[in-house]
Amino acid sequence: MTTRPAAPGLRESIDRHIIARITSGEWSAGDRIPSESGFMEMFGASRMTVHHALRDLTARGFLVRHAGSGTFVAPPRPYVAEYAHLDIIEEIAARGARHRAQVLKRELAPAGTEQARAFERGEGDMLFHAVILHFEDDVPLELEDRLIAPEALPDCMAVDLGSQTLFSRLMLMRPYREGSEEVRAVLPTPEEQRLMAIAPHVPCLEITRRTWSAEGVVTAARMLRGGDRGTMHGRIRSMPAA
Amino acid sequence: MTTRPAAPGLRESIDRHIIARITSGEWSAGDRIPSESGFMEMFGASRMTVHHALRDLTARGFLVRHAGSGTFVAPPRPYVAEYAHLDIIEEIAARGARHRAQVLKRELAPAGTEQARAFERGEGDMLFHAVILHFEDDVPLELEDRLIAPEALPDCMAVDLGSQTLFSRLMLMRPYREGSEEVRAVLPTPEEQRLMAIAPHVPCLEITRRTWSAEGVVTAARMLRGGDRGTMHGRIRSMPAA
DNA sequence: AAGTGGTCTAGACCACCGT
DNA sequence: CGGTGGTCTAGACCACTTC
Repeated sequence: MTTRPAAPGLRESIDRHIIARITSGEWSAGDRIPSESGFMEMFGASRMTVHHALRDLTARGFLVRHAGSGTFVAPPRPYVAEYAHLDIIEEIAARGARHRAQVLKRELAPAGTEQARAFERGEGDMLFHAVILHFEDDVPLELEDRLIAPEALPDCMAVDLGSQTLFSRLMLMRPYREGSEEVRAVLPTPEEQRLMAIAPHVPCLEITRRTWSAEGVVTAARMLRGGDRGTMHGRIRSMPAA
Repeated sequence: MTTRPAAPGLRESIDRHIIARITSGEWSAGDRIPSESGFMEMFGASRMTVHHALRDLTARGFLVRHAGSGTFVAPPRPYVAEYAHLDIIEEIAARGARHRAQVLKRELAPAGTEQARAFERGEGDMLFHAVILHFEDDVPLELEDRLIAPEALPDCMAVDLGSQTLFSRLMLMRPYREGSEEVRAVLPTPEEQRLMAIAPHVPCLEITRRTWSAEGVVTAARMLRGGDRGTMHGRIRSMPAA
């Protein structure tokens, strides 16, 4: 034996020690915490062990480090509301219900003025267009009107829309895309009321979503969700996991 | 000199090398990637350097590692929609507009049946109750009806509601809380229409939010956002930062 | 038994910050 | 100048998986 035996979990202990002091409020934002050599003494650890514990907590957003001056408790992160289940089939499955899709339209057609602008391409370019009504246990839940850049989904006319959504299919093919989303309250048109089996004057959520990759806009969609059935459920987070 | 000179940025190079291969699709989910000794040869790095590069990418969600069998490309993360600006004052400031708050109610009152249940405490316990109308450039944007556990915000009756929201004040005092949120489309009552200066039959977004800490429910609020003005803007993400 | 990742130590050089 | 963090090397022991 040439070196002292390792103490398993040492790094974990340091992590927990620091997190506990931060989440309990004993150390608050901006406070300077002990230096690496300080923790080396406190825990009888080598510098690499301490360093990587602190580095990890920095990556996780608990600490901020400044070479030359020290390690400080990071300012709290802003809160965000996060909505999972962007895929309606997953959402319905998570509730233990049954999904069914009725395809009202599915075509390749030249882009109109509005559509060409949304896709940042020429009027008359071909776009894939689908209108799908999604049912949860035979109750209409969402009316989806979607445009897709055909090159992003070559088999767009062949996808089985009963077992997978166009959104999930698109995202599966090339993960790591980005997008934006807007949510408004609207009154559905009479035609939409009929399709969604909604009484007059019952408002709906309108979700407008655009997704792009480095090559440009991939898809643009408008989802209409009926009345109380269409409520969106999200969670409020500040931290990336304590 | 007893050791070979360090090669600065080596770890970064390894990170970028791997991320590039994953995001480009050259390596896809489930693929096995070279072992630590593999990367040691490829980059002329020590094991600790390679190990921490891989560990970092694991923490960031790009890789999955199994001791004994190898390192693999992680399955893509589910997409989520993320809404920042939970604080309406920040939201309005981000648009470069001016915020003003009109306090319609601010009192400490015993909890009713409904409220006691929402807070998981006894009927008749004291709760702080505020109703605030938020204006953006003198146009009513949001009607906030909020209950707060008094012990979570001892100075609740004294907070200056013009310069800060109750939500941000609460979250500031003890970060690292969690919460849930629901969004529905509703028709405002005549009284709400009047307050928010909204025409009849114009639907609103209703956002219901509850936040809690280890000790129990901290606050419950219902926010009403008028028509088009109240549109929520979010972004679609899959990754924690490439 | 060989290979893989998980962890820790000890020692080193560097850039930066503050006095 | 001394202290702080940033980075890398070399060597070690361990548990687990695979053959």
